[in-house]
Amino acid sequence: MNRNIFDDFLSRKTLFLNKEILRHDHLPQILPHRDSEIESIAFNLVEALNGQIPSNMTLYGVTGAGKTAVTKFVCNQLEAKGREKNRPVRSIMVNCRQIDTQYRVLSHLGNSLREEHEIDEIPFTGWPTDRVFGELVRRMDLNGGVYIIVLDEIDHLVRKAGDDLLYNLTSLNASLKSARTCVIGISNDLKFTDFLDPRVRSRLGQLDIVFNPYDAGQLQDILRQRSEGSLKDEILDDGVIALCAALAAQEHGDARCALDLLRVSTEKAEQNGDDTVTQRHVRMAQHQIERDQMIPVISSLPSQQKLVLAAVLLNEKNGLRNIQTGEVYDVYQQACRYIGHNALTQRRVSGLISNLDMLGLITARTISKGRYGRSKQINSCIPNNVNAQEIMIESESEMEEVFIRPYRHQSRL
DNA sequence: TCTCCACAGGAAACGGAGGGGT
DNA sequence: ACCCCTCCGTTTCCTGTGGAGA
Repeated sequence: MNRNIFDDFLSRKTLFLNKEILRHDHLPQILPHRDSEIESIAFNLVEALNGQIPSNMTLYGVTGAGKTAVTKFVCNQLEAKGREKNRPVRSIMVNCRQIDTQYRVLSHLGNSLREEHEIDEIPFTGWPTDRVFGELVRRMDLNGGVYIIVLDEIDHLVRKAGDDLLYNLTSLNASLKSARTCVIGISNDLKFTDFLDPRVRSRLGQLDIVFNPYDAGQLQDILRQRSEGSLKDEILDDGVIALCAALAAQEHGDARCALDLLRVSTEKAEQNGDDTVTQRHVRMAQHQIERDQMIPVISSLPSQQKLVLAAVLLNEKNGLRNIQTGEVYDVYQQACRYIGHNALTQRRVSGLISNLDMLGLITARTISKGRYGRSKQINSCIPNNVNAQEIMIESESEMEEVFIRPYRHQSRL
């Protein structure tokens, strides 16, 4: 009678010893195949312990190549050694994907220097930017020491907000009296410095380090190392690690992807009540991950984006492939009329299409059809096991109207 | 070789919503 | 109460362009 629904789950046997270790944000004590990178960074940063200013650095590499993990690892060790030698060193990590304007990065830096009792928080908007900058300088000087500012996904910031921030940060040492700074930029894009002012480029790129993607063999080593201590012994079938590594190696050697695969595969086996993880579980995990990543992306789209995506899907439902921007816009306008929204301009819709492309929901290649103009070639790339229409309707009920109405489609030339 | 389509995508500016300081 | 700031989605205006077909 009094059974709690969780009793059943709690009494089930588990295949994990410590799931945390398999999460990609877990920072292990050993980072296989990254010795030379660790050494290069440490060789530069050791200057901070000698009271000198380390060179600014830029780290390049694809996602999941270990850039962030290596940087965190080295910074942690540096801070520990700094405390030991009484040379204050502080590292501050900023993820520029979430914090992506000059103002917000500066206020984030300023606020992370704030001691508990001390001074007020810098508001997330309201102040002029130069005042935030001044406040940051003041707080740094107050504490003194060497600051390592790590800007993760810096390419995203530069594309969105330009290089003003980098200009200011790399010339920070000129404004500081007792403190010193060093900037480490982490980029997924080798060519992002093309967007930079030459002065910023030379100051930021004093030292470049490239992280090559892991190959399948190296990914296997990482998985083996992480599975020790996180999974029970002898539960992995032959070839499971190899398969996870091979699949992740196809995804440009993304270690994150490999770890997720192994973790979700084990969860799948656990759910099924199996004692071992097999290659079948890995395949199931692959589908599940694909699905789990896409659903929240679709359901959290703003309504205008949903309408544009719906317009693409409606065109495809009508049998069209390689849809043009004009065709999407035409259906989009009709859909807006049906639900009483104001239609946005074509320029904006073109931008929204590019957005959907970046999110990986559609592919949009620009091609030229000569006499018949230059446009995008749009196709949805939502996997079959994801029902985009249903997800959109569930998160926004008025979308139902959009999908049941009839549409006039542009005739092709 | 030239023309011209159907857009791409940059730049600037707007306006309303977040928030200051005085 | 007033004027200042930033942020974000958007509009307006604009120049640029790959290549089929004349």
